[in-house]
Amino acid sequence: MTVRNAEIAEIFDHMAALLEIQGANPFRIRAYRNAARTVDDLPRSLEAMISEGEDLSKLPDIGKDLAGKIAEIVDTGRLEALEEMEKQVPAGLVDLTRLPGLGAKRVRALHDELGISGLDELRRAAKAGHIRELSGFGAKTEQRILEALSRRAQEERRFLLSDVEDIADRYVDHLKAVSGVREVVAAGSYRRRKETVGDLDILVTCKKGSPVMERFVEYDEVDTVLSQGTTRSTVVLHSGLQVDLRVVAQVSYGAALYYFTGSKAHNVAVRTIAVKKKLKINEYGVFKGKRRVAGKTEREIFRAVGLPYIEPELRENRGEIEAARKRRLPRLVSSSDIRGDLHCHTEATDGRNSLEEMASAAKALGYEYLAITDHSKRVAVTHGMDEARLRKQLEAIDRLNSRLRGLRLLKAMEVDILENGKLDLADGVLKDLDLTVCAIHIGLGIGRDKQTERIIRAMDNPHFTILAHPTGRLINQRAASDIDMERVMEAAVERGCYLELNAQPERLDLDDVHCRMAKDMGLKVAISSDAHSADGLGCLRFGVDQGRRGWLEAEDVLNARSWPKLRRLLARS
DNA sequence: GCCGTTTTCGGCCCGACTGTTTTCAGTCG
Repeated sequence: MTVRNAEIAEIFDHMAALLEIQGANPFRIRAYRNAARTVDDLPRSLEAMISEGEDLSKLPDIGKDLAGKIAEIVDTGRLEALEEMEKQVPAGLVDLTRLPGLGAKRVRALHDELGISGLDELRRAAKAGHIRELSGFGAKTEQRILEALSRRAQEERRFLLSDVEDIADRYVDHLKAVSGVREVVAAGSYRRRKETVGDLDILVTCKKGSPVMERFVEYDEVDTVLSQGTTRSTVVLHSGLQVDLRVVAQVSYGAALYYFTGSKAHNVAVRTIAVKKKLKINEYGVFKGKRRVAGKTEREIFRAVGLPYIEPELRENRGEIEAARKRRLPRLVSSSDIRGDLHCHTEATDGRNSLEEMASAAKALGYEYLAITDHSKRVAVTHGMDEARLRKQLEAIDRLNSRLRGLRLLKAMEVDILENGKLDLADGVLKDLDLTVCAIHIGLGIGRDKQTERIIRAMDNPHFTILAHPTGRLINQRAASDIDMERVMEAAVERGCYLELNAQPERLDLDDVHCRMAKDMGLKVAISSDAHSADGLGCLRFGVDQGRRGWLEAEDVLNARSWPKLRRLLARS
């Protein structure tokens, strides 16, 4: 039996929710939540760590007790403490706390006073007008509960970063045009460039009397105004995205930007450092007693607590604070480091543009090289190429290269990895390529061991260069296929192969956590657009964002090198 | 339940908005 880290994290989160409803010590509840997060962020499976005899209590936020509980879950697939808890607290109450406006205390009251233990009972009680009769509840609360229950039909979801970017750009422009407004910036997980965004936080500084709050709630994409105050308001857009606006004075701009960029876990950790220095950090500044000692810029905030500036993408409390203290923060890769793109398609298979058009788009981006990687025959729906068609394309690339100045097209292929681990094209033609991008498109769910073996067997082929979109996940659509990433990465290092960070906004595969793991293992990563059109080359920057979240530096990125240097790395001895 | 330049006990981040309240609890981020 295999237990995934995500399942363990879920159990701890569930424990936290049950404890909260029981009215347990809030710090104990937080301990479970923190542990869930640690477990969720781990690149390696806890099951493997246990079988290798590692001491889990050395992990942050995991102590002796929770290490024991993890071992129990891995061992038995169950957690006795959870089962005990479930006997005392009806499971349906946890669902109730997920409704906006209902927390543990109110859910407890609903249960104790009205005997409500699930969503259906809640709906009935609200419709019958029983909820308004409880002390601490009123008619408005009852109404909000009914609204929340009807909204719940349209399932809560997180939005792709690229989709939120369009929405954020428009909203920011709208607010910038309001009189008296000085700064407008989107903060939160959007600024940290998380692959998905739950809600958008916008920060504004403005002169006194600016009508920015009114303009914010009147914006034509607004569907519902959830709250409106003088410094903070919340709306839901027609798209379903929730947007918060915070207004602060210019003198607090840096403090507020820092505060609202988060992450929460990062902020809490830095605040704890501040407390030890007898300082207080809030969204208005850093305070020594009543005196503000920092606040205008983020750099001031960091300086006040004795830390160097930490990039937003790193602010997840995943070791960046310790690295900052030791002055060992990575110098993160940026889009300007990228010298070329190693994965794109043309009209020969499922792309939209010709070789020439792709080449000229790459040149416009300032690239030195562009690898043409059309599909191989196995992926028939894309009109995948056989050996003969590939030969013709290689000749066309030769002809075009002889005319091109400042850009080199690389001869390449997105070769399918067959179910037996063989590559989809004959070695005779693969040997004439500059590189291959090898991928699984068929048989994504064959199981962990088989899938891992399949990939490693493919890497045994000396013409295998880069493993494309390694897990095959599609965000919000298809789960990552189950592979032993650690073994795959080890195999790649041993054989001189590489892994791709596919920059398609719905792929972002490798993800940030796996990028960090690759870096720690000394494995270089190709950040590639997988563009299917000339315009599509531009999405490579979303891959750079995720690489930055995974602590990647230019040194760790294959295509942050000139062609002569890259060519040496691609050659397998 | 975790953690330690306050180290095995006693802390554990901080403020805004809402609704139900006569001064604040609950929720949220």
